[in-house]
Amino acid sequence: MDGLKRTRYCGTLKREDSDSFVTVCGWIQRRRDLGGLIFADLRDRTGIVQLAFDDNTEKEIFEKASALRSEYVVMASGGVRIRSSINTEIPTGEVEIAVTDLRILGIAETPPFEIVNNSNANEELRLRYRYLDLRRPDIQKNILMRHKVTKVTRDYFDENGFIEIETPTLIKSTPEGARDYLVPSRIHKGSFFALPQSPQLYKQLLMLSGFDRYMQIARCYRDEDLRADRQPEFTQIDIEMSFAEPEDIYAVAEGYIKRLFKEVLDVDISTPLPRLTYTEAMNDYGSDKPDTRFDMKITDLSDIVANCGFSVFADAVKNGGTVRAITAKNAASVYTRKEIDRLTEEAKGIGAKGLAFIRFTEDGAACSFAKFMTDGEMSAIYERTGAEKGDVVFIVADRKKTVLSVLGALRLTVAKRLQIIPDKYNFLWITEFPFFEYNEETGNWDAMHHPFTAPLDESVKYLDSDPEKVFAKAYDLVLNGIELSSGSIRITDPELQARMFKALGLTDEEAHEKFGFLTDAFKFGAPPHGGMGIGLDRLVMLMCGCDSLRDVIAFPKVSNSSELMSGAPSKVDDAQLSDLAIALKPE
RNA sequence: GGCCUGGUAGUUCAGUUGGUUAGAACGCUAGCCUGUCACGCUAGAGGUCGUGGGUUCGAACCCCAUCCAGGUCGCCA
Repeated sequence: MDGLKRTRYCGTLKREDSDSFVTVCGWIQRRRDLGGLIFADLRDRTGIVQLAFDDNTEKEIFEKASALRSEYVVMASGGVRIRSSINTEIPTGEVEIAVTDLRILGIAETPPFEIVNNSNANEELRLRYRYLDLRRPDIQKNILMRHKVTKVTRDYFDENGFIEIETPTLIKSTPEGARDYLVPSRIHKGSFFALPQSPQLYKQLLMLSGFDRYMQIARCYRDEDLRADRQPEFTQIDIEMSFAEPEDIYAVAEGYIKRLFKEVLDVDISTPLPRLTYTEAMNDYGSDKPDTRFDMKITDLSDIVANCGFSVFADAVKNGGTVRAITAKNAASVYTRKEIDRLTEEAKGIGAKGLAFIRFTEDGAACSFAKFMTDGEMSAIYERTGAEKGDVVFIVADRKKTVLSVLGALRLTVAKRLQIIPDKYNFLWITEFPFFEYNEETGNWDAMHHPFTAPLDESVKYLDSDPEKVFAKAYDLVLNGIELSSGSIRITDPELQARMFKALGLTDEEAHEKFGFLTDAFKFGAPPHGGMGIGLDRLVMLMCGCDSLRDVIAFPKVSNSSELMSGAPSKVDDAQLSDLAIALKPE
């Protein structure tokens, strides 16, 4: 660089800078060689500025400009001047730099794909060359957004008395929920560390230590299959508060969301946020993370069809199941028979036995089951579902769990198809989660949350007798149909904790072996406490308007949990394995 | 692990009753070009049609297997 120093970022140059002398650095976005006149667009993380070379340019510099190619790294100095023809498309479009010094600092092969926004290059290719993909302004914008979010996060929690404390990432394996990532110990051969699924136990211990309010932007790991909204390593904004009731935690979280959206996006979120109990959410939306940006609630038709002539409906009700519906307003033109058939296939794919419908058009109602129904039953259905001309009603009959999950999924599919989802941020709390979930495979009651979640006081009495009547002091924060955060008040009474482990089918010995260090700690003065973990990646994804976590993580993993750029995970030397006393099982 | 979709030039794609030398656009290379900004014009290079096998006189196309990618379900306290 020969002593030359950057004085400005490309994207910052404005009309007011004309006549000033600047030095800029960056990558060549594109070169336009008009013969006696060459333009080159120079890009850095702030934007693009045009470099100009003409007959006033020194010959040697002009020849260097002819040699420029895409993605060359250069440093250029010159006077800023107003362009003779203005480009209104870009922020720096009024000015250009009349280059008087040009240094080519790095040459580049032709990249495998063009470095442009809205790249239509295959994602696998882009991820293999992620360092090039990350040069694209739209990805850079996301990564910058993520930085702003973490900055505001630290500011907010610091100002509210929270202390950031790092917890270990090599920890004891306590495989309760997701599979742990294991790390073999060299010194303790045959023993393993686990990577944390969350800092849960440590942050609870910090409450016992008296830190009172803790936060951490914590990396967490789960060895499960990926989704567009699920990565094996992800980041949580992890918080915990002592002497807190759920209301205290809602208040802190709502203050955070309000501040974050105002400061980063200039969007006003009105608080307090709406709340729904888990039961309400399941009944109305068929989901514990409902997208409330549109209505289309589920209605129960069981009582109307209990004795009807259509055996699919009547039998479902007789066998303890249910018959429920969603009403898609003004959907009849989109949902032709063919489209309904397609939706039926989707419904079958997610567990429904079939999909009944009423398609209510100008010509009257086409209904898949009307011939089995009385007029009274049909008009009751119309009234209950609110169906009017132009609407389509979809009905599923089955066990309650199936009906709700199928209708919950169809509700989203139909809304997307009809494009009725407005562009806004709908937060809500889901409260009063059931404590246990019946596992049909094992016949056990599993904890729906982790086993340190406190039960609602009035439901403790059912702990041993009626597990399904026990509800938790647990709450999820949901945004636009995505679970952003999960939290709870924790158990601090050792006796209650012991009953909880027992209800989950753990013996005293097992419980002590797995969680003894935590339960022992509770014997020495535990303050009541609770907290939550907010998924940073999902939060940033939604704030950026992206559909995939991969767009907001610098070096993400793909669906088989590998990283395409480095090729991780990979085989290791026999020597490394033998150090760890690990022998691989032959395939 | 199940199901669905895809894999053709550097990239994005087109390519059916199986038939000459597999095309387009962008990108790339070279030449021309003084106000472009997705510059323009001209010319050119560039392909194991994911891989292996089969059917056939003949396969990008049909069949089988396999690999890879994406989505989805299982899974994710």
